[in-house]
Amino acid sequence: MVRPRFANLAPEQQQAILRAALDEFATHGFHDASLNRVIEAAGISKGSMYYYFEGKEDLYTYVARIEVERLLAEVGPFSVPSQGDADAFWSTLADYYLRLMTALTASPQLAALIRGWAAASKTPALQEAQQQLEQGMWPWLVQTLAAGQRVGAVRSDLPAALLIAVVVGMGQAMDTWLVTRAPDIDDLPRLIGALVEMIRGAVRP
Amino acid sequence: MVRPRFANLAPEQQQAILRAALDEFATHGFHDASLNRVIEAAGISKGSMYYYFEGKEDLYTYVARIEVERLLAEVGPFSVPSQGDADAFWSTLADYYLRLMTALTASPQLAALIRGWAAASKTPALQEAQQQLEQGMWPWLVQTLAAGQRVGAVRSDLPAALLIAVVVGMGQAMDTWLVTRAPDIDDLPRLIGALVEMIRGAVRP
DNA sequence: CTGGTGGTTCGACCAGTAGTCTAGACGATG
DNA sequence: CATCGTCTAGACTACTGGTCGAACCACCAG
Repeated sequence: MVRPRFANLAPEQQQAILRAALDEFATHGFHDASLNRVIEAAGISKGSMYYYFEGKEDLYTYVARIEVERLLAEVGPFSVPSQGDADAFWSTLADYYLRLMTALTASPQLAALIRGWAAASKTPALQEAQQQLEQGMWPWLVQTLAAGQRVGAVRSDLPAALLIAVVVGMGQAMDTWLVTRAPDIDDLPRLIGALVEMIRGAVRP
Repeated sequence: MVRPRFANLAPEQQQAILRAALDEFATHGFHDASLNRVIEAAGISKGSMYYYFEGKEDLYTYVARIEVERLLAEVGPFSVPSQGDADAFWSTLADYYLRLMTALTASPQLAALIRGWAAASKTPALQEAQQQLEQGMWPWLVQTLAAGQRVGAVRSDLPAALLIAVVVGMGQAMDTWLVTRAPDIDDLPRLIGALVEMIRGAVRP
């Protein structure tokens, strides 16, 4: 966990560290990023870095969390549609997905960070961080799944964990495909529509 | 590329190196594996290791390739069904998938290696290896996809690369779910059937 | 038997890594 | 002025993957 002292640091220093770390992690991923380079770029000493962060993993998860929160705040809240039919459920989801992806294509650095996260999170060194993130997202996922089942949009004959795992896997595959192809903004809605259609077909009752 | 001299090495030495490497990579993944530990466990010197392999990545991809080839040989060949209807296409696929997974659950070390591969392959250090592997699998994937489209089992209105990416993503998610849950052998057919059904629903025309 | 020669092995060494630790600078407070 | 907590600097440790030159050894020609 990031040490609370970090909040007391002068904001410009905080920004310098965060910017340096984001740069490094976005371009190199977790493993190939060098903490020494971050320290140098941020213009601080090793002692200071370890005074504010527990280590490389801590810095990485902190930066990732901050950036994701920024993205989510920018995209706006998502409310699970508790009523309506299956079509309404899926169009709500597609709408949110579209908003997310448009925001993401606008900030390629964050996209790279997230892609790197998806690649590195399964590695032993980051399992704790991965679990932590999953715990944070889990209620949202379960809730959305339950809502989908309630309106008859999602099958109920398989374990929820399996359904979620598969859908998340599909989402990751789609994201990397989208982000590496970098399609036109105008094409995005059509593409996203097709992608949500695929998810819908996969989990249809 | 593994140096050709390796083939001339005494078989027991080859085995010692391969076994040590498989052990290390399966338990630690690529990044957290230590080449020094492999060298020690294999009972050779650093110079010899680098005499036979170009480096860590080379050893890793070699071990992975050997083990995957062993698995595929054990599972037997897969022939794309060129005729028949969609049901036949999917049942052939489900059958092959089932054979693969039963073989995989029988050798957890190999399963761990493959899981580690999926996690580490997107990392910058392994992109070449990843591309190499993909190039090897690509014709097979494209062929199978085309066969599916020919019998009307797979939609044709989306880029082949996107369809393949999504299906591979689903497969990875399912594999890790299956392998971490380690379900009964008896339950496997039912589960695999459901999983293939999900894939079918996702890519249905 | 001598002296190469080429394939093979060894381990010291290099530049880099993440992380630890101690000495001290700075400022507030008694 | 003295002391105490906050903070910084950077030397240091134990490790990493990778390089390199020396030595070893079976072979063969003279």
